[in-house]
Amino acid sequence: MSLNSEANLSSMEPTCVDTSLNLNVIPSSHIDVAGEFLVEELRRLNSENKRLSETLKHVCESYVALQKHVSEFNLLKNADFEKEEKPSPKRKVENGVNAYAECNTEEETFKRPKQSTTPKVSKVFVRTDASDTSLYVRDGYQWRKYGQKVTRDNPSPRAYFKCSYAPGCPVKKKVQRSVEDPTVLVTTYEGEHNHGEHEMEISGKSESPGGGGGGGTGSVGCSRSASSGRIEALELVHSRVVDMNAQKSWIHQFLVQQMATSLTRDPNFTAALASAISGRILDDTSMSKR
DNA sequence: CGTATTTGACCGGCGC
DNA sequence: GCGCCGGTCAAATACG
Repeated sequence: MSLNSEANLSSMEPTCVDTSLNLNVIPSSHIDVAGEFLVEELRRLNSENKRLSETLKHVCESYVALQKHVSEFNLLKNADFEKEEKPSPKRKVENGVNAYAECNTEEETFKRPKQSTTPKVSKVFVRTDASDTSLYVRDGYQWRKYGQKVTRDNPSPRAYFKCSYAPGCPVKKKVQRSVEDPTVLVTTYEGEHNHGEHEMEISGKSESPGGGGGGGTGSVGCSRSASSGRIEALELVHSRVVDMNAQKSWIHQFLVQQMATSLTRDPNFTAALASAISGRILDDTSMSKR
């Protein structure tokens, strides 16, 4: 879940994976003539490993710095949209727009210039399971779906919900999958609930498709009421942190796999390892005999 | 049978 | 004025 991943952030924060291997496993004593070659080979691999570790460390640092810059840039962009109060209802410029950047904008706020009181709009990004194709986001409120539409800029359908907990609650939400990452559900909330947050249901029964049956979607729920843009920005950053952590974890696994694969595929290494182990066993047996 | 979801039709805003 | 598009309505359908 997203909250846990935030807690793991501190442990993940050391930007780079420690890929260095302690290859000095053979004591310098008890080396015969054949072993010298192995030691030489191990030294060579060790130095190469150190060099690669340095390179990887540098790449990781650059990556994290770049991510930081992107986050700061998007936060600034968000702040700029809040400052702009002129209602300029303009249709979106489609195609080639970064999904995240597009979701930062608050254009929906300005699409209804007739309304004297513009409803508060907020967006929440929810990462779901790749196999989960539903558009149901469990956020603690009870929603009634009243429409679904395929929009021009996104092949995945957009679902429209109304808050059904209180009869007069004006809050609506739209749920649509991100263009770039279909596992991310972009939820847009409009308006404010006229009932308290204590009414948020606990059983997790709401928002299940098919006539209020059980279930749920298995998606990550970010419960919140529609509120300030600052919280939106935090949500946005939070979702990105989750993404970054996932990426780091993936990189970690990938590197470990790559190392294991490359080492096991190297006939020199496997031969050296086998002889080193057998040599060590022979040493131990000869030592115990004395 | 009651309630929620689905989905095609309709409406209104906007650009050309 | 016309067509496109997003948003909403409501009849049909599904489900418990």
